[in-house]
Amino acid sequence: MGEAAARGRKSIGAKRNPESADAIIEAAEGVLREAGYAGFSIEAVARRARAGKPTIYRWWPSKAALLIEVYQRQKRVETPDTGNIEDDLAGFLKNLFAHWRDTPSGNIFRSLIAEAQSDGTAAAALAEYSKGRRGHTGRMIERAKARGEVAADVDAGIVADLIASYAWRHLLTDRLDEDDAMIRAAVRYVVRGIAPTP
Amino acid sequence: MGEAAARGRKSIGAKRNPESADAIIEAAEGVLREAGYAGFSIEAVARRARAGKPTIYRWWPSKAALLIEVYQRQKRVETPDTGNIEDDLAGFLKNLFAHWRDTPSGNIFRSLIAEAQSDGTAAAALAEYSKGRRGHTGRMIERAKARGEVAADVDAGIVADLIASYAWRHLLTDRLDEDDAMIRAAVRYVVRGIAPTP
Amino acid sequence: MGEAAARGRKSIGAKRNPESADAIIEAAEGVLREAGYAGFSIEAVARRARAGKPTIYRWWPSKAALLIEVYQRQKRVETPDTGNIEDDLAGFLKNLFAHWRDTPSGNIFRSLIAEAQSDGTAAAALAEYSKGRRGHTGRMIERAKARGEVAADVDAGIVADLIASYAWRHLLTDRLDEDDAMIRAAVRYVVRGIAPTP
Amino acid sequence: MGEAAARGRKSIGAKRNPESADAIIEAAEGVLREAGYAGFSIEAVARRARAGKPTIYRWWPSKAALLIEVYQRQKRVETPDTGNIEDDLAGFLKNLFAHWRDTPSGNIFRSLIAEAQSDGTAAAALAEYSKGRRGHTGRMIERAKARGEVAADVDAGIVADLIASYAWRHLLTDRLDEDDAMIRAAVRYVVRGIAPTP
DNA sequence: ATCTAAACGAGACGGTACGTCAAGTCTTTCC
DNA sequence: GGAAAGACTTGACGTACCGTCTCGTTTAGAT
Repeated sequence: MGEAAARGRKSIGAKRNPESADAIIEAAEGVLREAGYAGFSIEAVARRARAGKPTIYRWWPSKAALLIEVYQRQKRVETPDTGNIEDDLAGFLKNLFAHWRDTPSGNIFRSLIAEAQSDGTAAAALAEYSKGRRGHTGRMIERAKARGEVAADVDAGIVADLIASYAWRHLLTDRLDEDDAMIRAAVRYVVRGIAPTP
Repeated sequence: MGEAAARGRKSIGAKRNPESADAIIEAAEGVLREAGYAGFSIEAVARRARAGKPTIYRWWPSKAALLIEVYQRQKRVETPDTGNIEDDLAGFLKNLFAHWRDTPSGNIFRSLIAEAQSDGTAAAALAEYSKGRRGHTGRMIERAKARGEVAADVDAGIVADLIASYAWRHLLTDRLDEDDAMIRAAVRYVVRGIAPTP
Repeated sequence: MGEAAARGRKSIGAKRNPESADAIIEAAEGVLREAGYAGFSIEAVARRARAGKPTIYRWWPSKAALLIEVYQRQKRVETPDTGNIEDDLAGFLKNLFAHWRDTPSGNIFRSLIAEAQSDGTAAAALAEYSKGRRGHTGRMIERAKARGEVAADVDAGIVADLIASYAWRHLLTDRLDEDDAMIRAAVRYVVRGIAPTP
Repeated sequence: MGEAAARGRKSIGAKRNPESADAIIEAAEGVLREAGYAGFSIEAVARRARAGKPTIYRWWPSKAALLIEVYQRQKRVETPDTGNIEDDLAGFLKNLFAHWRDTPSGNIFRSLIAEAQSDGTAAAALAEYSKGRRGHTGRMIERAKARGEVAADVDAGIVADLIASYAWRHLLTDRLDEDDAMIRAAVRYVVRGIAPTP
């Protein structure tokens, strides 16, 4: 019944068809945007992409892998560099919340975390991704350390962990429209706690 | 044809049979313990409980509802009261991590969070539950405030949020065997940040 | 919780309540009329009759038994006595087809036959009922025999069988709107076949 | 997870697997033979065929469709041609009764008739099939007409109808072990009735 | 007049089957 | 020879009924 398949794409041949891959990613994103994680199935993505399921499985070994790829195609959130660690972190969280709230990214990331709870590969991918992000946030702390805003013996990883945890929990409990003042207060508590003792 | 039914339970009468409910809850807990969230299905629970699926659906309209009930049957974690806020919080987190690690609670709660990402009722239940827990942790802060360990203008809810977020993220990323020193460091950063300015 | 029970019926006491029985029969008839055999379930009848399922099972041990009772409550079809066997039989079939076509009887009887294919009690009940009917039609033949219209050595039971079979098959294949001439032709072939040889 | 699939069948590939289809048909036949119409469920057929329910539903949209296919796979009953219409018809009925009695065909056909009472597609299929059979029996009559055994103005369809009806009713009321003399008597009444008037 | 037993409505119970959706694997077809 | 896509098995979904059993109430008939 392939007669009605993938109209518009040309090759179904021996070479990987980049149009198919794109169509799949786009379809996945579309499904997540329109039906959310609950409606996100390989079946649905294949349908929307006018692709066969095995085509998806060939390139992404699991639902989680596809989810990760879709997430990584999203635009990154900006990390400000104001010269002040409290402003940096508060700005970063504000941007992140807005990004998660206003693009499919939030839904995708939530889905990925959920998937990781029952799928080992998703968990691994998420761990890998988180490590990278922790390093990223860690650098903000290190910069501040260099400026003397943060005590030298502070573990930047732990601080990054605290900040990321705060963000995750707000994402997972649907509190991304949190008051700016509240975000700033949370950041301030941590920043004060890691300031050098005078 | 019910001749093979649930030998050992006596009444299957017109009133809700508490033995059936218990058997279902216990089965659900058992499935979660042994097969995790991935293996947690209404079918599996019904099979293990020697109950009919409709009996489960009659009382718990969704997987989430059953999950919530199972979670609420779990023992609570102890919150120490040492007279020192850092010890209190670090001890609480240590206890919580151990509880999540060594009992089915951790699996159940992870599952509940995951379920909440695609099921509204689970999300609502989780929000309700979290509010209660936040109050609980908040009281630890208020006690410290009364002792003068914490500045008067600190928002206890935000601090509780930070601590809970840290715990959640460790649960969700399978890092419950975290070094005690690391937990203590994280707690210390926050506790210092909310101490009264001298 | 009987407080909301079957408003309008008075007694639910120690004697069988004929109002309940009536309500059940009527409900059964109503369900058959409105939803057909496909929708005919004890559950549905109980619902419509505002009766408990056990009340139905107490008095009618099976769906088939209820079906039979419902059928027997229907008005009987008239068997003409014109003094001519061909007119008698053709008239009887005409009346029977009209009766089956224009009242719920047809649906009920079809259901009963269908039920008898998978339910022994229905089969037995149907056999019992058929025997009675065969005797009934047989008497028409015997009268004709007495009048000399039918050969003395003809087995009235077999003739009744042929006539009933013809009726059943038209019911079961939804051909109750058969042309009168056709019915008469079928009857004539048989009547001629059993006439005394001159 | 298909590792435990249908051991013994090889292909589960891109083309419809005829072995699966066969296995399903055979299983359906087996279930009908051993458990009768009462035990005939898609579930049971799938179990016996070691096939998935969706595989059955993909190819047969309903129980009726499967039933029809199973029936059509059955061997046809022989129609004798003795040069005498009474012997032809009595022989045909005798063969038919034996066939229905001694092979699954009888059970299958009964089931199909029963199913047709609540399922439109089964009814349509049955009507279609019956038309074919009526033609078949009709030809026996036409042959006799050509031989002068049957009056020229006799409607062969009606006669075929009478004969088929007699067979159906005996099938449906479980009287397939009817005395040969009885069958012959019934046939004789009809045959005499359609003989040319001398 | 009181007690008892039967019948009632309601509905929970363990089950079976329904028809559907999705997951992930295998195989054929086509470039 | 390798990518695409369809057919496959498996398993879970949530629903409808099945026939049995228990509940608490109501009432007729026996004591």
